Amino acid sequence: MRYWLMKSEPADCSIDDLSRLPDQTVAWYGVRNYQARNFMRDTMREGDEAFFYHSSCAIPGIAGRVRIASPAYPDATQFDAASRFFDPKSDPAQPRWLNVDVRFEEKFVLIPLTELRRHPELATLRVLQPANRLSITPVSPDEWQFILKRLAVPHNDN
DNA sequence: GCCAACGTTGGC
DNA sequence: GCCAACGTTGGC
Repeated sequence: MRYWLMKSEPADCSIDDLSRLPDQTVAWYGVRNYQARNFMRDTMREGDEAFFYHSSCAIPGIAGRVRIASPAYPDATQFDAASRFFDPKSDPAQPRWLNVDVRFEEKFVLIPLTELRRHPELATLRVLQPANRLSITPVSPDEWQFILKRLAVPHNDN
């Protein structure tokens, strides 16, 4: 069992958007970075857990918890000419880009990036390192437990 | 909107 | 295979 942090722009898909979807599950499409793709392909497993991180927004931070709900499979948007994620160089016989499905587990009271930075226990958290742009990063078991037990507060609205 | 960091592309 | 140019990310 591994732990991850996955970034999403809430304008595209927020934790609330995810929780309102049928089956509360979404394909994590649009990853166009080889390192992030390789994490999905090689290291992620169905059943792994991930923090759902809101990026490029007014208050970036961890907004909830999700579970990996499928193995990696070809990202359909790479073959969709109408999609902003269309990749004309990807060969359908050998798809370049993959995605996993992600299922909603829990919404938190937002844990802002500035709050995460305050804790020495999280000094090595990947998303806090300077200029980290990877949309999928591993979280160590210690970091996971610290965030979940010390910082996360369930946010129960409808 | 700025800008630093960094990944990707493509000419050579 | 080098490396400059360019595009993207994402916090501020």
